[in-house]
Order: sequence, then structure tokens, then C-alpha cells
Amino acid sequence: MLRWYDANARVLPWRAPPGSPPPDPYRVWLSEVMLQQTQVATVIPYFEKFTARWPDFASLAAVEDADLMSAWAGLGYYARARNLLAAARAVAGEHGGRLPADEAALRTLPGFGAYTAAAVAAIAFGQRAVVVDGNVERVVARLFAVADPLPGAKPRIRDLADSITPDARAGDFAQAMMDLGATICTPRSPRCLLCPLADRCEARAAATPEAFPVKAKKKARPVRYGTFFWAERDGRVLLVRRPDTGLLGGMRAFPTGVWSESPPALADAPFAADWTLRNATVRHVFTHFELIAALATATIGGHIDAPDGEWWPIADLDSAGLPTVFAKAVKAIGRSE
DNA sequence: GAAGCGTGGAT
DNA sequence: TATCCAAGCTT
Repeated sequence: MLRWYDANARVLPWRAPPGSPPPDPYRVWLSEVMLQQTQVATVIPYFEKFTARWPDFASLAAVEDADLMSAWAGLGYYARARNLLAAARAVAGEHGGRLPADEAALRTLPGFGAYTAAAVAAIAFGQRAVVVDGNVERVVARLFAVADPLPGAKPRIRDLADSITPDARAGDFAQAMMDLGATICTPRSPRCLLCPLADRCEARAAATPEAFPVKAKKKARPVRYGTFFWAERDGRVLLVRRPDTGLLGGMRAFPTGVWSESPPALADAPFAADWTLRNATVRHVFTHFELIAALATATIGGHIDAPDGEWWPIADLDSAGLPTVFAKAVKAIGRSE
């Protein structure tokens, strides 16, 4: 694997060339958090933007929460951004401005789970650590033809990954396994003819690489309905901040009614106004449900009993840091009648 | 252990 | 279009 990696490693902004000294732990950590459940191509522009604005722990730790959440807008899984800031502040305040170098200490920081702690320990600090992400799970499951379904097979796969992890260059080994999974040993139509492990791969020998890893069936995704409320006055629109926990936690948003299983009415408007239902809807797929949102608008004249929020210039909505579902609503309002 | 948590790419 | 799923973590 290391030989293959030396010749085939992807060139990425947060990565050092194979065999060279480890890159800046700050950049490794930032990239690992952004890459959680997120593809490389999606992460790159965010990583460039973040490292340009906040090049180290000290600068990131000093950011206002709202600025960080706004910069993260569109990347998803917003708890990552909240944990990122909490970890940066812990590092700046309690760890002398540096990440701890061992896996167990890393594991105690916000946003560091089993994967991220192992990856940072191995990639940024040269420690031997067993790094298991979705790519490694797939490669190992195929290499050893693991027949037990995920997620129950995770401990077994972790042990197998441990058994093939070298003492030296464990970080490069981990990145090699992930590159292999991302480019060769793909979920569908793996390119086994290019794989350096093909000779030793049990799934390949059985001619059924795509059958691994075995996974439990997923539940169907329910549909929920809601309404987004666009309150406009003097060229501005009312934005609120969502609660810190839960869906889109801490993000700017339009006021919304309750999201439920049946189509809503204007009855759950956030305040009394002359609401008009537009002839447009927003459809958006979240991890565990699909949302179909109606759009209601009102022009506000005199005083209203509106919730706390910001009257944001409509011409400058791009800078509000709205999550994608609400950015879609802005577009749909523009198209509607 | 299971459920909650975003968004977009690939097929 | 439908489905899978991506360098997972938290509760």
C-alpha cells in the first residue's frame, strides 16, 4: 500500500507529499472535520476559505460564533462547526495553543470521535493509530470478505484493519487506504484491474467485490411539510437564529411553522400579518426526512409584534450565511408570483 | 444501540 | 428519478 501511495497519492491542499514530514496539525484537523461525511471536492473551497481567514488555532478561537456559522453555511452537519469552535477555544485556552499529540487526549476534544482522533494522531503526529472510515471499512470488508453486516461488523473490521496497519508511516497507510477506497475500490464498479491488493483480495477471488461490505437495509425517508415566512419591510427581510441544538442548530433562517406530516396552513405564522401564499414550494432532502415547504410573504408597514431577529438587506442575502434549504427559498421567491 | 444530523456527487 | 453514500459525531 505504501508503495502504491508513493506513486499514486492524490495532491490535496491539506496533505504533505508521501514520506515527507507531517503537515500542520491545525490544517489536518480542519480538513478531517470538514471531510466527515463530505466528499473531497465539496470540502476544498471551504478549506481554502477557512485557512485564508483563520490560519491557526488562535485566530479561529477568536472568531464570533455567528461568523463561523455563516462561513460554514452550505457545508452541512452544522454541529461540526459548533464543535470546531469549541475545540479551537479549548486548544487555545487549555492546551497552550497546540493539539495534544496522542489519540486518547485528542478523543476528549469536541468533534473528535474514534476516526478523527486516530486520523489526526497518525497523519499530523506520526503515531501508529488504526484509522477506520467508510473507505477503510469497504476495502477491508472486501479484502477479507467480511460476511457480517454493518454496523455490527465494525469491531471485526477494526481488528482486521489493525492487523494490516504498519508501525511506521501509519498516517500514509491510512491515507493510502482512503485514496484506494475513493478512487479504485469504489462502492459500485470497483476497478480491480488497477488495485494493488487485487491478488490478495478475497472478494475479488470470489468475483463479488460489490457484495461487500454487507449492510443492513435502510428505513424509508418520510416526507414532512412546512411553511417559510418571508416578512419584508424597506428592502429588508426578517431572519431569525435557530436554537443551538437540533436541525440547522445555530444557523440564520426564515421563521418557519412546525414541520409535520400534513400540509400546513398560514395558521402557524410567527406573527400576525397579511400573509400571502406564493405559487412556489421548496423541496429539500435532509438525512432522515424530506421537506416540502410552502412559501408565504408579507409586506410589513407599521409596528408588528415580530420575534427577535435581524432585518437583513435583501440585496445582500448572499452574505447572510443561510443553510442551503433557505437559500433555495430565496431563489424560489424570486421566481414566484 | 439507534436515531438525529446536511448537502451534493455519482450512477 | 431514485438510491446510495461520502475522511462520522453526539445523545
